[in-house]
Amino acid sequence: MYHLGVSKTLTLTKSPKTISSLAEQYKALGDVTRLSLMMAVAASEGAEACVCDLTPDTGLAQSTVSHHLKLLVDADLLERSQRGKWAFYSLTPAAKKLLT
Amino acid sequence: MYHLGVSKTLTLTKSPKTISSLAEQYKALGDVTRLSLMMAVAASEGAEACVCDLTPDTGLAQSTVSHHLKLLVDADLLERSQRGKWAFYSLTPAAKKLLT
DNA sequence: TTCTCCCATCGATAATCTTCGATGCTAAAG
DNA sequence: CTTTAGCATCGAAGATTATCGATGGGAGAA
Repeated sequence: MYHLGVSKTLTLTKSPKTISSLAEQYKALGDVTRLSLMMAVAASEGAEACVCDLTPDTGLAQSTVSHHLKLLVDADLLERSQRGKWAFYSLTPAAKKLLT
Repeated sequence: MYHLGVSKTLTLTKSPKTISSLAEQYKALGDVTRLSLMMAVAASEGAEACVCDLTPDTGLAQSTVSHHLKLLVDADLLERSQRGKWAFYSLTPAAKKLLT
């Protein structure tokens, strides 16, 4: 338990394994493209968006956006749900917690 | 203003310039070594630590630790204050906010 | 002054990351 | 079945990063 002067307790009370997964989440957010993607998803109708909607905003290739989205999913920041031909992405609870 | 279902407002209400600086902070935290350094600083007496104390824990070269600390300072996550021969690092308000 | 300790900076190397175009896969449309 | 639309995966090129040893600078001790 690490305490700050502020009567708040850091998230830093985790086990070594959790530390690396927390670092992975921060790393995933530590890219302007991916952080913008998170914002775009959060701002979307129903708080979910498909790749075809997200790609134009970034100015990047579709394969690149898809790659970033995968990283965010692997970091447990985005959730993927396929409906028909579309893949919809939405924020996970962990992402909402981290981005407060 | 991006709203989540959770009646919380995301930090994602920032201007483009602030987004990149936020991404920079996340990127700085997105490394196990640096995240561990942040934890070590927070856990230190008086919530500050010098390089000579931090280096042994990491198992890395002193120059490497110094380099990481500089990145954290540049990201406005650590503050540096020199006292005598020692350089003491402590968490910034931004870091406390982000690591809550 | 000279020596020692603490830390930052530099140059180099190896690893990782970002991005792209090309290709493959799946589901719906025709 | 054939075609099309939406995404994911692959392989490669260029950029960025993590790490080290060596060196330099500054403060205090001798």
